[in-house]
Amino acid sequence: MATDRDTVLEAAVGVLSRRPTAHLDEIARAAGISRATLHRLFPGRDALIREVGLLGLRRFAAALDTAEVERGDAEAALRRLVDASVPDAMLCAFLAGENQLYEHDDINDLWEVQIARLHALFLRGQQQGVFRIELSAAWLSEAFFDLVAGVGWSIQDGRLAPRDAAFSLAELFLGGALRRADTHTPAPPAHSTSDHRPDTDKP
Amino acid sequence: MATDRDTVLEAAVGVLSRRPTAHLDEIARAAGISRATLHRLFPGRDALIREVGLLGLRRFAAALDTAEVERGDAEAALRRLVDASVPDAMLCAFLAGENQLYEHDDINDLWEVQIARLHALFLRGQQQGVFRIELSAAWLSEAFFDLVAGVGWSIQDGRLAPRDAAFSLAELFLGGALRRADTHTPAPPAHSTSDHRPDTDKP
Amino acid sequence: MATDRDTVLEAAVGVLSRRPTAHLDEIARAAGISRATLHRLFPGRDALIREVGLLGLRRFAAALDTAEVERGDAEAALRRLVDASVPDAMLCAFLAGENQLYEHDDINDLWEVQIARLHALFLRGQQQGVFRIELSAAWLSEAFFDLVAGVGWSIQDGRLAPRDAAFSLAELFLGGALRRADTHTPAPPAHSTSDHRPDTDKP
Amino acid sequence: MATDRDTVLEAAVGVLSRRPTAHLDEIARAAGISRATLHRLFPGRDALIREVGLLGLRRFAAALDTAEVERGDAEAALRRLVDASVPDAMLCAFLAGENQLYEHDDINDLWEVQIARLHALFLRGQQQGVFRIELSAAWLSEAFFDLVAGVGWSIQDGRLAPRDAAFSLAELFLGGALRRADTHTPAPPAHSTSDHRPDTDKP
DNA sequence: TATGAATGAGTCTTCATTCAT
DNA sequence: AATGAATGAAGACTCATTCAT
Repeated sequence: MATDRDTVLEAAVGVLSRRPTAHLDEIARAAGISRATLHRLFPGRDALIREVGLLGLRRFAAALDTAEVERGDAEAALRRLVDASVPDAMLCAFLAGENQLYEHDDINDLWEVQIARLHALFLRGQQQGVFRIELSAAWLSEAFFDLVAGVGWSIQDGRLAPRDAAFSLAELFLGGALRRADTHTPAPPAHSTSDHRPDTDKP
Repeated sequence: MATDRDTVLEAAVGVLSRRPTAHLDEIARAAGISRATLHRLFPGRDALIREVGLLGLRRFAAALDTAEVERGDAEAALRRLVDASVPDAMLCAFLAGENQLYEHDDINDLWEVQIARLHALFLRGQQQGVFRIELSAAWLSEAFFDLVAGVGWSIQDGRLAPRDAAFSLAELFLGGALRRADTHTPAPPAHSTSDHRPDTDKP
Repeated sequence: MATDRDTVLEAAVGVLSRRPTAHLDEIARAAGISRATLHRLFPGRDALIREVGLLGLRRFAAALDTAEVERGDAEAALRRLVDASVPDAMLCAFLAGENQLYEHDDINDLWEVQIARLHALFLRGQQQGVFRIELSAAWLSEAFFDLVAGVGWSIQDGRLAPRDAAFSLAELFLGGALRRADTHTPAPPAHSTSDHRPDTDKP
Repeated sequence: MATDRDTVLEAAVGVLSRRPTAHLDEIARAAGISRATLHRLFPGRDALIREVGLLGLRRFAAALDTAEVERGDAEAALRRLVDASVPDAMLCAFLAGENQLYEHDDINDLWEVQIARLHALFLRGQQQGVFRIELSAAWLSEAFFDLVAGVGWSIQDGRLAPRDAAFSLAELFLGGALRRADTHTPAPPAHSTSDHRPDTDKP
């Protein structure tokens, strides 16, 4: 049915990000095509995984573009990036888990370009006096990506409601876990008391 | 040579946390024994992976014990947990990447116990007014573990100096990335200007 | 384009006599048609190969007819046969290499008829005192066909000039490699000093 | 059982020279080992076929050595070569049928060395006045090898008795099919009236 | 006990073949 | 009628696992 390469890749992510060792059988079934067709579209398992990785990187690059991370106030830019990244968090989770991907030079290069953009955003923020300077921009980049990936896994496994994701990510990453005595707490989105494994233990 | 089960498990983590699909061949080589001996020590691949997972959980449980997370001020408890967790961050990375592990009931049970302890810590912190209440304790637990795992990967790949790890983790997680206009910034550890050199724990 | 069955068969011989395991893809490409069309012309690989074999056998039978091997002096008949066979030597090479062909009863029968005609020619020659009796007619038949096939391969690979083929084959097979001290050496054809240029049959 | 590489290769020749498309299954069974072991000994089908080809070339080279083709009278040298080649005629048949082999540079080089030795033998014979000069040494080399291969096929298929092979080959190749009016006919070996598809039609 | 050699099981891959256009 | 796309069937290949030493 779905013979579109990108459609197949999307299906592949869904399977592979859960179980990186999934059989091609399973991926083909998830995509609604036969193993043989899968092989015609992507010549071999490695090629498939490589292309899933490339898709993830393209999406993350697109998120950086959409968020216009190079523009304006660093905090606002990061908030835009959070919003733009969360829909593809699952792909980022895949990128985080598949370390072997980075043995391909082209993937590694593309990866480093995006990380450099993140890095530059944090550097700019530090120079603007927005981000803390005692945490290195490299670590901030790394940790941000880890958290995006974590959001992907949590959503996929049903431990985090998609509509809470952006808020949770942005607030934790930007503001940390500690309560700030002197400032008003930002209100969580209106729906956050919703159905999805809600935290019922507020004091 | 190294026929000690735990020695082999340590070697296995080193390999498996990077590449969850690594062959037994590779693991055996990393442990300095033959495939056949590996097989005698652990009856089958699944058993080996299961034991690696159990080791990781035991270590994480031990970190929770060492940090006495159930005791005292939540922030201080979390800082103790960070210090206790970072040395085994690589094992946490393994636990984070190997979703299939949790299909074993005993592992899943043990996991849920530890996560519950984390969850309780954050709840207590929220009740103490220490942790923000607009971020659910579940999300805080999840994100904390993601960041510990991220620290493990970063250290393993040489992108984060081990001696910076605890500070980076605690500060980011507790304080967030934003600079607080009204409060003093905690000083990073004295050595934090040196990069990427594994340190030999000064007394 | 070339949807003529025999045209396709000719193309198939060119490919298959070199590489009996060639894919249908390659054969179709050589014939200038698509795999699917090849399939419509010949229902399946076996059918195609079978028809190539039949074509080869028909051509060899035609050579035996043209040479009128049943008529007259055995040596002269054999020389006529050489002349008649060489143009289709490549098909004979195919017949020699494709042992599985003879599992088809009809092909095997046709083959045995032709071999019997060869055999009869050598027997007659032995009875006429023309051919040596210490070499069995069966071996002579076999060896003759082997050499025709060899000529086919040599021509195809450019190691034998087509215009030298008949002379080389006839002289070697009939007269052997040894120089006869007492008899005049037959003059090779006038052009035989020029090498490997396919000739355009002079009238 | 037979885990010796050369033993396996011998078994492979027996199967492959009959049916070049034989499954690895069949070859493994013929060698008395499992497919997996066959794969351990030879990494992949191509490698196996390549090594069979190399074995054939080594044997043919050994035959040239044994026969000391570079020494003495050319006719005697060729007769020695016939005797030395016939036991490995099947391997030569394999070499003749597997044209793809010569795409490997090392095999092609080795092949050309042996053919050059044959070529030199015929040239020397022509200079000695032993071999006919109107047949090119290149064609004589080619045809000789074709006939050795033909002998291999004939023996394998039971159409030629092994003990008749050397005589039949040497006499046909050296003396040709025509009876020489002026010379005594060499007596075939005593057993040539034997059981193996004897020619019962001598006048 | 530790190992190299052998293998069974199961995945990957590639064809020949069919189908929809 | 001819083709690109899709697939079933079957072989190639690679593991984890076992065995004999």
